[in-house]
Amino acid sequence: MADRGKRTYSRRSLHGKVAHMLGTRIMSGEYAPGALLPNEETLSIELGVSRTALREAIKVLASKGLIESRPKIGTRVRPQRVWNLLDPDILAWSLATRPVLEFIPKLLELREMVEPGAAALAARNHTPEQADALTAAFNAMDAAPDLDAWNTADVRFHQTMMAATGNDLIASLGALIDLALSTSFDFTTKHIPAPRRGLPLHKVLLDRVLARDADGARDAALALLGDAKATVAEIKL
Amino acid sequence: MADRGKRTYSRRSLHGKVAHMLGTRIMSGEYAPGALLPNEETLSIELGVSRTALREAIKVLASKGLIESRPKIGTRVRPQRVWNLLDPDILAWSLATRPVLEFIPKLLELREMVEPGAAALAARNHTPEQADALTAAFNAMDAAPDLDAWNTADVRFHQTMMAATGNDLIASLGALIDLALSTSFDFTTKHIPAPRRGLPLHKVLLDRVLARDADGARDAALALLGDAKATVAEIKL
DNA sequence: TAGCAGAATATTGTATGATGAATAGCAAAA
DNA sequence: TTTTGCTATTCATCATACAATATTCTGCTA
Repeated sequence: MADRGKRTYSRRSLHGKVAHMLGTRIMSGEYAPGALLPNEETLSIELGVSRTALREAIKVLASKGLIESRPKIGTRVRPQRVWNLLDPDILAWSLATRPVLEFIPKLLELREMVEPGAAALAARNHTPEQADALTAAFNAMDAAPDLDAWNTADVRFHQTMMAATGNDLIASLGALIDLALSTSFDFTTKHIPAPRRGLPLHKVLLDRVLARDADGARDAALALLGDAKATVAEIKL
Repeated sequence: MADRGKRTYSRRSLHGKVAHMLGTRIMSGEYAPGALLPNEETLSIELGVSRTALREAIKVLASKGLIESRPKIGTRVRPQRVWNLLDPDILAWSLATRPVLEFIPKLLELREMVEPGAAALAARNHTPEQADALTAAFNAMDAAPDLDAWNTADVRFHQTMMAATGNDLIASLGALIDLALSTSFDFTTKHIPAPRRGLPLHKVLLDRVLARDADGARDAALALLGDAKATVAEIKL
């Protein structure tokens, strides 16, 4: 498949690289909210690119709510409250410049809100194809030879679950959560005590979703999150 | 305040208008997933703008996951599953081209996942300033002379509640929900039977949050959503 | 002196044309 | 049949010019 489903903005192009650079500068606080960026000519010289390439990068950041350009004023970093934190790029830039441990509890709070309800919806709404996909993802986790394979299968399991809710908004939210999880993966792997201990919990969740047991699925998702929280708590020791 | 907090991309500039136009074309299916857009020269002529303006618009859409440009290939609409549906612009374009009634149940599902948990978090984490802001927003609802004032106060109440969770991700999600609610506002107002009947429910929620009663706040948020669902059900008759 | 009108000015916005780079598709060769 | 190389198409980048816009200053007027 040509489209591997990546949700972060391509860094192949020059303006993509510039957007990435400016985005991380903003997230790191080098350009703080309220501050003005250097004007286009100055900045393009500093970055060694044409004004055209810089402007395209600026438009990317502006479309995510990070900055705002006006003639005669310049380009200003907008207040954090209007940033679209649910954007995959912003999430990635933020994770690249901030301690991951700070972020994990916030993510867990969000997951606790979303995932039990999503599991219940998936139990009600899933199609036969989605049931098969879910089973296949679980089997891939079970058969995973190493941590890396286990993780990719895990992500696929969650994505399929979110898609099975039948609600596109929730699926997008799930994709964002998965992105955050796999971004912090290389961090967590160093600390996970027994990576495969979550397998039986996944099995319970799978079975209850397939049985269309909404309340049971909700409980199973909660149990899974409880396990994740316990793991994080162990890391912090 | 110079920055009115708008989260959708500015349509003041020409490339902003072009992005809006192409975005709605994509959401409406005129340019379906997998399809190629006309090449830059053709499209810029058709739209009556320069290639520069068109390209900047294209970068905006690409940064939201809607399209992907490659030399020799062209600009292709990406599959829906990689669109970032949690982006305010995409939401707005989608609402502009799709029947609102289709969307409301999906939104309610999301709200049922998020808002009770958010109310519980807000009860635990809110600061004194946020308590004051929440009270002020409620009073503004109470004193609202007309539907329009009531609605803006309502949105402010919810936004403050989401901010009081202390979790930025959740606040962004709340902002998105509020955008969806106010976008469909002109639709719903025509149908709401007794707009102010939700006031006592808001009062209960406010009191429990202020009392730091997390479980009580969760229940109150659920009750409020139940009322919203009932209203929608009445509309459908 | 206070206040207003308008000009000067700095910055982004838009347009145009030229050149470069990537790659799908085809043709030729092994 | 597979590989290699060529070619045409399309986006990518650059450079430059001019337009639009909003701040700031300036000088006039009451």
